[in-house]
Amino acid sequence: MPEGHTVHRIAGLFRDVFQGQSVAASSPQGRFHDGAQLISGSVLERAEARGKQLFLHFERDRIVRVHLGIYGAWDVMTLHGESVRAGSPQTLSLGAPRATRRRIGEREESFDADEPFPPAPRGAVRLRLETLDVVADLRGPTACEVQTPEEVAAVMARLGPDPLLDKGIRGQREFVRRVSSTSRPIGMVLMDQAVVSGIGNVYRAEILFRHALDPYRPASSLPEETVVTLWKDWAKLLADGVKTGVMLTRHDLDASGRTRALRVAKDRYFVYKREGLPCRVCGTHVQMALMATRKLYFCPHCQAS
DNA sequence: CATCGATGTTGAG
DNA sequence: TCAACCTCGATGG
Repeated sequence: MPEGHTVHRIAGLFRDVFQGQSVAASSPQGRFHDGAQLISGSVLERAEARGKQLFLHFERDRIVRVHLGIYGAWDVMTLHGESVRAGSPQTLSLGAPRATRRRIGEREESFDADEPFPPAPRGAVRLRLETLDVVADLRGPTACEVQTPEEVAAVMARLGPDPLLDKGIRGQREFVRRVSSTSRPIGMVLMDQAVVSGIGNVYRAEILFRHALDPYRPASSLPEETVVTLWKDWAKLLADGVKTGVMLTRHDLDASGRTRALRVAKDRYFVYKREGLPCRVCGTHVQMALMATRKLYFCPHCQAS
C-alpha cells in the first residue's frame, strides 16, 4: 500500500507513459463521471507527487488530485512489443494482443494478462486514463477530484517537506523546525503529514527502530542532531523505495539476505507486523500498541528511553 | 457465504 | 476520540 515511495513511482510512471500526450478519461464506476469529462482528451502536462498526494496537471489548469488512502491502487496495463505499440486499429483486431499489467499500490506485481487490449474494467474503477497503448485504472482512492491551481496550492501548503522535492538544507531545516516545535510523541509526529510528507505506518515503525528511539518520547526532547539523522534516513529510505518499489528497511542484511527480503515480506522489516516475534537485534518480543488508532510496533528493549 | 483487516485521512462531537 | 469512507483479498464456517 501507498506510502510516499509508491506515489512517487506512480508519478514517474505516468510521466513515462502519459506526459505530453492526449489522454482519454472515463469513470467506468460512474462516481467520477463529471471530473473525467472535464479532462478527457486533454494533454497531461505534468505528473508530480508530494508525499502521498498525486497531482496530474492537464491542460487548461485542470489538476486531478489523487490520494490512495489505505487501500487505493493503480493498475497500469501496456501493450508490449514495439510493433504492437505502433499498431493500427487493424492490428489490434487481428486478435488479442497480450497486455502487461502492473499493479501499483497495495501489492505491486507485473504479469502477462491473457486478454485483449484494452481490457474491460474489472471491479470498481473510479478513473480510467487511456491512450492507444496504455490503460491506467484507479480503484478505491480516498480522494480523486479536479482542482484549480489555487486549490492545489492550498493542499501543498498544508504538507510538510518531502525529501525528493525539498532536497538539501531547506527541507532538512523545515523538518527540524516542525519536529522540534511539538511535544507530541515522536511516533505520532513522524506520521503527521504536516510535519513531513510521505511517512506511513510501516516507515514510521521502522525508522524509529533504526534509530533506537522510544516512540513515546516527546519530539521536542530529541537533540537536533538526532532529528537531522532522521531526515537523512527518511530521504535514503524513500529513494530506495522509489527505486525498488519495496519498503526494505533492514540495514543488517548482506546481499543475499537483501535479495530474499525484497521477495519475502516476512523478512522485510525489523518490527512492523512482528508482534510477539523476537527482535532481530536483541531477541526481546516485539510489542504492539495502538497509537492514535494505528498499530505501532516496537522493541521495548532496543527502543527504551 | 460472511467477516475482517490494510502501507490513510477527514470531520463531527 | 471515534466513526465514516473507499475496495478487495484473506480467512473462517
